[in-house]
Amino acid sequence: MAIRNELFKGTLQTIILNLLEENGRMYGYEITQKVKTITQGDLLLKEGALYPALHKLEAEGLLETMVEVVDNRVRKYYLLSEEGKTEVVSKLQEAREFINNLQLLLNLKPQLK
Amino acid sequence: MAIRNELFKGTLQTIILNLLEENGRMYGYEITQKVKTITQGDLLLKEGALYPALHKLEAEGLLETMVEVVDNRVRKYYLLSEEGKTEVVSKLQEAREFINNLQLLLNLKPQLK
DNA sequence: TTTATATACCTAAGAAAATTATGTATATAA
DNA sequence: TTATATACATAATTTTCTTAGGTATATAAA
Repeated sequence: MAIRNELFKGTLQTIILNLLEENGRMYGYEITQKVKTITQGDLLLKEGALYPALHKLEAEGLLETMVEVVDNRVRKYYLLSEEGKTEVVSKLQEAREFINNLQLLLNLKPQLK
Repeated sequence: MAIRNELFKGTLQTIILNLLEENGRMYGYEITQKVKTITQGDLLLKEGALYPALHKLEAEGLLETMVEVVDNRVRKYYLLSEEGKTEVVSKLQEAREFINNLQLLLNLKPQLK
C-alpha cells in the first residue's frame, strides 16, 4: 500500500468506505490522489491494492458503480449502497477501538481523553 | 490475530518490540496474556501469529533469547538486542505517524493536539 | 481417576491482503 | 517523440495472519 508502511494492512476497506461517505461518489484514481493529499504523501495507495479492494466491496454489495466518460477517458464512479452506509458506521467504530487498543499497547495514549 | 480484527495486520512486530522495551524480558505465553489484559480481551494474540513473529524478529537480530525451566516447564524468554533497542524507537515513530494518518483519513482526529 | 483448564512451546496448510510488475489507452507538456 | 498525468485492470508473488493440529506438565473439578 505504501512506501514503508506495512502498518496500513487491513485498514484499506475502512479508508475507502469513509472517503466515499465523506465525498459522495469517487472514482479510483481520485481516491489515490485524495489519500496522497490527506496524508501529505506519506501514504501512497497502490492501484494493485485499490482496484481489487473496490471490486471486492462491490461484490459484497457495499458499493455501487456508474461509468462516465470525461475527456474521452472512462471513469468508474463508486458510491456507498444502503448496505454500505450501514457498514461504514460499524467499520468506523471498529477503527476507533483498534486505534485505542493500539495506543494502549504502544504507550501512545493521546494527551486528552 | 484476533476475534474480528483484521485491522491489526502489520502491527504485531511493533507491539512485541514495545512490550519488551516496557517489561524487559518476556516469554511467549506471557506476551499473549499481557496483550489480552491491556486490551481487556479485545485482542487475542494467537500463538500461530506470535511464535513465527518472535522467530522472525530473532532471526533479524532484533531479539535475543534465554531458556529457563520453571515448575518443570520450559520458558523461552525474549529480550531486545542492542539493534532491537534502536529499532523499537523508529518503529514507534512510524506507528505514531500511522495512527495520525489513519485518524486523518477516517476523520477521527482526537479532541486535543 | 479421568477430564478440563491453564501453562508453555511449536509448525503446517490455507486464506487474505498487500506489493510488484505488467498491460491498455488518452491527453498534455517538454 | 518522449515523459508525465490521467484512468482502468489483472497476474504472480510475498507477507502475514487464521485455523488446526501436535507435544508436554500442573492443577482443579467431576
